[in-house]
Amino acid sequence: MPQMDILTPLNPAQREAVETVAGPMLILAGPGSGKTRVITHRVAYLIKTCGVKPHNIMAVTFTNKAAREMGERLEQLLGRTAGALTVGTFHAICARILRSEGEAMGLNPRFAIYDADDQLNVIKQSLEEANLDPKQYSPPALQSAISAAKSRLLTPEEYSQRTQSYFEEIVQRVYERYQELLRKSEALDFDDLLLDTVQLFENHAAVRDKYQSRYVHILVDEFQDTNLAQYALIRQLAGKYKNICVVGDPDQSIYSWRFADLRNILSFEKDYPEAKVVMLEQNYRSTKTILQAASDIISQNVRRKPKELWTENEAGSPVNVVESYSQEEESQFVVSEIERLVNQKRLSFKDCAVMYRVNAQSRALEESFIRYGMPYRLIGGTRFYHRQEIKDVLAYLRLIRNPNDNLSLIRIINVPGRGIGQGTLGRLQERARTQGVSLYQALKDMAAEKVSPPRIAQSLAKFSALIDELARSQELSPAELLDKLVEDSGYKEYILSKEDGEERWENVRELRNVASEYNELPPAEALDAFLEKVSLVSDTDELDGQIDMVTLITLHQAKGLEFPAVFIVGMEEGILPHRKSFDDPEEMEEERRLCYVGITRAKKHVYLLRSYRRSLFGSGIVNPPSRFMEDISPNLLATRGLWETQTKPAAVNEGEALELTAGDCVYHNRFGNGVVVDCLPTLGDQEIIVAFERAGTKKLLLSLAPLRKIEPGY
DNA sequence: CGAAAGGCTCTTTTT
DNA sequence: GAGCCTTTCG
Repeated sequence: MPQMDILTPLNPAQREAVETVAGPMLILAGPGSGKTRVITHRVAYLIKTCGVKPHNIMAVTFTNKAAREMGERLEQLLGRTAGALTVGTFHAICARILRSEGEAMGLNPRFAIYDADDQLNVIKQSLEEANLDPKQYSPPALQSAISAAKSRLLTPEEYSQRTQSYFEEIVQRVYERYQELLRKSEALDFDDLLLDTVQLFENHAAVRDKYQSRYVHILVDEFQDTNLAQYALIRQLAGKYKNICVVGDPDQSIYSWRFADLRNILSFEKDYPEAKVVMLEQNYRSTKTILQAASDIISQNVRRKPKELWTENEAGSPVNVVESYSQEEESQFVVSEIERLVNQKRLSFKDCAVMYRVNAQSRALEESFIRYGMPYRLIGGTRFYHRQEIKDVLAYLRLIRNPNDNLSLIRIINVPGRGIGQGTLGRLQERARTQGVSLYQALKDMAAEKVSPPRIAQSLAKFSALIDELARSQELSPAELLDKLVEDSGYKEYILSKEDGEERWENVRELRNVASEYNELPPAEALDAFLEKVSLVSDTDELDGQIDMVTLITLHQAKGLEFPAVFIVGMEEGILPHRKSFDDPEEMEEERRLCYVGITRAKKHVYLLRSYRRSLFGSGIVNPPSRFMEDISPNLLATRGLWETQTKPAAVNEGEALELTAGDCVYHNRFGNGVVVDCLPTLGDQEIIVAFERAGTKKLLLSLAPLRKIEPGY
């Protein structure tokens, strides 16, 4: 691509951000201001115009998705040379550095990476060993405190020097123990990936020099989300050339509870006084109305640098405020309004997104979508790699690769049941601790000594034989090893015998598919690569965006996305803003930013919905409208109360009062043919349960579902 | 040892 | 209302 093409599609501010290549640079990028374009074009400019080698450029993101998208766009711009760039998440880049250089600090290059669930389990063990009551000291709170310490680069020793409260005293004791357990298991948690890399660079000048010399240019996306450790890391990396370009938007900082620290943006200007600052304020995404409403809300924040966002886009339609009595009504409105948008405004389902503060809100929505038969995809929910069956199989693989991985052993030692229960496990742990060996070694010793009851000793011996046999099979490809493992261990049989066994077995098959992508590599390497990938990936790639479905998503997850139409449900005090933020002004400002992020996702249509009554956690609650709605100038709003106009969305079956009984055959617009299983009267309506030939069994509302009675035998 | 039953808690969750 | 943990019983 010639130089002109790199710069021509850019506005003056964007162009400045791309052309100023030397020295530190801070780009403050409003929503929809072409941030990704600036980053990718800057990289292209560095290579094509400035002659920088791709090998010498690093671009860091937070999510795998962002990294993948950036990689794709760079490949479009640069072709195959893009492959030599370092593009990845903080954690993936650190993991790679630690695997190749970590031995300098005594790290096994095959260290396991423990995720949040694993961490929690290790913390529970730490509590137990420290003789502390998990009821009194909640493991999640400790996990959070330890993670906070690590994010601030505090090792247990450093932490102990600054403990002030009793709680911190406890944290320190657990943190020490926790770190010890990780070390014995030759495992790192996510925070360690960052912390250890920073320490590696700090204590090993040769390694640091190597990387500092390599990375002449460094770019960081979503800089407002970095924590202290991440900022320290990029400062180390940029230590030699100081060509560091960070891009972010303080108004979209919504992860302070993950220890993202807005002060990094302020520190940046202090640490690099020569830094160039560019503001991207032109918005290419939203209508004037939407942008103004968003600005009205965010401008109420006190701790903030003012920005003047503007757009050349049309004024567009007002922001819709919709008030309903119940969340069922709210959900029904969303569904029927989307139907209307699709029919009258020529939008597709995939152009619409419904956003909410807490996952629990998704259920009411899902029910309406299912009843109406409207296609939707729920983002989040139970993530693939967090499913029990996936974690079990991965634990087997991890243990096979590294017998010192105590946590993985604990996870699967009695799955499926082998008669090795709590008591035996406790004795194993005790023995491992006193003899200073791994659990697996303790298990082998105990099996050999035959001091325990023969039945137990036999179980232990059998398990150890299984693992040894599997460990000997590492010349198999990861997929084949997985096959052998689920057969030999009896895991397949076990999982299929359980509730939802088929579905869970399907998940294991899906994992095997992922594993088979590594069949080309030499087996040992392939297993490492596979485990590395699944450790650092939180989900299988979300179904490709081509499928025409409505998106259901939390406000947090929506950051970085855009949709023609956005519905934000639960615009109520207690939900958004969440009640936990009521007594902390800083948290309240973050809630406001969350609302801002939601609204600025929209291109054309915004709906803010509130319900008078809402049932959450079983009991019904009454919430006043969200304070954020009052911040929007009234002239931008169109408000309607559902109870004034129409309480019910237009019924599909109007006119031809459909009467159904169990046994009737029906046709549904989306689900096809099915048989009515049951009819239950509900408030002024009927709930029909239909077993569809293809789509499975669904609950539908008679008045809403596009159902037609058909003759049996179709 | 393992299944079943009661009691407690419940925000967001990039890696 | 559900999931997780602990307790209890066979």
